[in-house]
Amino acid sequence: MNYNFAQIEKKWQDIWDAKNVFAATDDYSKPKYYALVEFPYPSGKGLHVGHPRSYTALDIVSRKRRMEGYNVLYPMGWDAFGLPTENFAIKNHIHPEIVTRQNVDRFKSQLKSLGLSFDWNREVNTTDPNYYKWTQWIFLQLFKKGLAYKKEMSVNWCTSCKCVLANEEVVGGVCERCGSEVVHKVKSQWMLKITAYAQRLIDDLEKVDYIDRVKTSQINWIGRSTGAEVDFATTAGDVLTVYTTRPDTLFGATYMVISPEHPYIEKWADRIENLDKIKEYRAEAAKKSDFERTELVKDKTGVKIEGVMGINPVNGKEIPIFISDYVLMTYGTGAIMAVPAHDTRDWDFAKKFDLPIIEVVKGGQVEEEAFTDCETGIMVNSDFLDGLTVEEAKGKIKTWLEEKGKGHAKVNYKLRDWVFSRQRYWGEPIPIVHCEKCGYVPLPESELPLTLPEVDSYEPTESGESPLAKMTDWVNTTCPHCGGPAKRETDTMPQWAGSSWYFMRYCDPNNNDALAAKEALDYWLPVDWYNGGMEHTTLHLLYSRFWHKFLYDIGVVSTPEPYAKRTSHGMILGENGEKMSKSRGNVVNPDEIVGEYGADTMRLYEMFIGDFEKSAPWSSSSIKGCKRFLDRVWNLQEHLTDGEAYRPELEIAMNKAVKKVTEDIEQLKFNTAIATMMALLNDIADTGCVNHREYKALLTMLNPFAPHITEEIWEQQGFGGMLNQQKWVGFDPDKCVEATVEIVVQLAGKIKARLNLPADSSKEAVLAAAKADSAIAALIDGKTILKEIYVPGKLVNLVVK
RNA sequence: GCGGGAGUGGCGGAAUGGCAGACGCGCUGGUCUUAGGAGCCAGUUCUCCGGAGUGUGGGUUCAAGUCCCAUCUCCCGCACCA
Repeated sequence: MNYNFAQIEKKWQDIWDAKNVFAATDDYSKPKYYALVEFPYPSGKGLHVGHPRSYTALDIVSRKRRMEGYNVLYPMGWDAFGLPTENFAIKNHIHPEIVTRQNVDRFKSQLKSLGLSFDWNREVNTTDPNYYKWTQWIFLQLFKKGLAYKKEMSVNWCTSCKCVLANEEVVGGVCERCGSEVVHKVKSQWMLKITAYAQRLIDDLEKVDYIDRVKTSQINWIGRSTGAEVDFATTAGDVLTVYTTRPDTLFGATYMVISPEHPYIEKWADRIENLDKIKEYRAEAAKKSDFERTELVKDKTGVKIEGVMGINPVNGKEIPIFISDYVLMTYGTGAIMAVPAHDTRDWDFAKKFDLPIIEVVKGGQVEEEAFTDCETGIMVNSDFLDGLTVEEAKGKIKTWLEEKGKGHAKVNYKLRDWVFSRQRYWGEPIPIVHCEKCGYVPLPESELPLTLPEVDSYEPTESGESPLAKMTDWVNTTCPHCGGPAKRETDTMPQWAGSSWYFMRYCDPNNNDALAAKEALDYWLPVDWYNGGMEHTTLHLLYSRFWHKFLYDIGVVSTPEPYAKRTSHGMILGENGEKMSKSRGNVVNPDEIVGEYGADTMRLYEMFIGDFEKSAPWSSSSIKGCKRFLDRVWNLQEHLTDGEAYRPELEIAMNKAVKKVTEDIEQLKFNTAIATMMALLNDIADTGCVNHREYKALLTMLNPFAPHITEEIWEQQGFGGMLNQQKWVGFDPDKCVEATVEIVVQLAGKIKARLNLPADSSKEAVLAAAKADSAIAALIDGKTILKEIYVPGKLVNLVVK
């Protein structure tokens, strides 16, 4: 008989809601557990089947923790500022706030239909003024500490829409919406100095338990490199400083390159004989889109600067200086020394412009290609460095540079400061006013939140300013400092802002005096287990760690790191193995799955689909197996017998299963935990019945995975109380081993026989039994045993000659 | 190009260096049935029945899907970072 999942699931969701059973308490004397999943962006498309994979996983952990006696915080909220909502609002002339509310309602009812044990009392929404008040407050603290500043920055500009685009809106070098060309335009932008935290963001990864691939991508993203800044004198009489990771190759530097945006072009204007050509190249480079730049990676371009030469500090040789767009103004000093013999890009450039290539590390064929893989090589053609290893030369040259005052060791990071402005409506207003007299002045904290004004149109202006710029009543204000006329900042914050601290707000979501009470933060933080997608392992994770560290520095939080443990789930792909998308027509709608099979089956299937950390294709037939399993668990009710202890024939199977499920949940091995329960059910079914004790244990283990059906059975059988409030099942380690074990007997690694022996047999007894086995005896007859390997409880391997 | 991950039955996937293919799907046969796209039972890597099998080629080991070296393919992220 099939069970009526629709009715049962609704019933229990209502009961849990009414009784508030999953609320975290403010009793700070209890042991706490903070489980966190990334709060979703409530898009108009509704929940994706990928969302519940993460949510169910930590729901299982949370439910288990509650059964283990922890005060569990498992919250949910909405990362609701953002472009799709704004674009939808523009297109349909609906206020983004209304769009957001509709989307949130839909998402919330979808999540509720899955029976996730979120504490809905602590729901947060980044677009709520009571929330973004504190996002703005954090920004003000950053500003006060000099970590927020304004800077001229190149931004993406759609030539057709005439507006600024976020990087995410630029797809393949063209505008995501209209498909026209995107170019760079310089605008003044708010920046956050995340680079000041670069080293700590690397170092403190040692303090946390993140899966390795997450740590690795964080480290790679920050991109630390060690080298030296070297001062090259020029014939213009000034000094051009370059950054290099290979100061040891200085004797091989045969030319220099500066970025097209380098300020020295202005400085040298009078001396440059081909200034027109240089300026023309610079204009071309500025016009190039990112797309073109990357397309042309292989084909180096550039112009030689006529009239100024660089002087190599190690040998006094004059070398030419070029401008080329392969040198970026945003990294290092915007200028490089080129060593074509040992750098592929320099080599390509040197070949094209017919520049000398001087080998300084032995071992390559530098006329054929750049010899870059030379860290173990020996220096040549390098005067006082000759004969040294690369490693030794690096040390010696750094000392030499410092002694001569021509340079110093230097660490650089690929990480750039965070561009924090968006010329958009649907984001947190930046709480700064600009006064002619006083400059950028922070809004007094008492004036927070600075709420978004009503506007008629959400579209960016022709000049690329935020739609807020059109609201002159709002823009024109008085300076909080001098009282004179001033203008409000019209840019808003990026979507990353609200999500950089949301886990703090959950600790105390309704606080009006602080982002959260100190004792609440001290009790709940750090987050004990944070799970989310790999797509957020660089930006979101880095940004929120940065903010947390800053708040730690100013005493708001008491831990240097926000998340003690970070794991990541794989994507759920469409049935054809491709990423789910409307255009591919392979989208699975979670509502339909819940409607057809129920939430418990859906949850179970998403956990059973494969290795939690890897991506897996959806299968509309495999899910039936999970439904069948639950049906069989339900039907076990018809075969229930008395008995408050495991029956002897099931004792070991029960204990082993409990142990396995208990351990697997902690290791993200939900798929094998479920397989274990399925196998256990098969064992129970083989006996023709189930007793109370066995059934209770099975239901308790299964409850975090399939909370509704198990709760219903528990109630129908009158097992007492609510199942979710029972104690987690224990196991007896001594009862996890069978009395007899099958020992495999191998001859030189090939299986030749199997023996059933008591588990406590001695090595001698097992070996004797193996040799006595008729098949083995025949095979080893007349041969010498060279080696006997015995793996307790598993196998015997005999090596004979 | 750089970084990360993965290659195991028809499919999703299991396997602290120790019995490869747990568990599930699908399929085959049986049973029950007016009926079965329900339930239950049995079987299901290939095989010339000796064996052979974890992308390919080497190696270490008593023993390799697992460790080492080389190589191929696929997926994801970054993309001239000096």
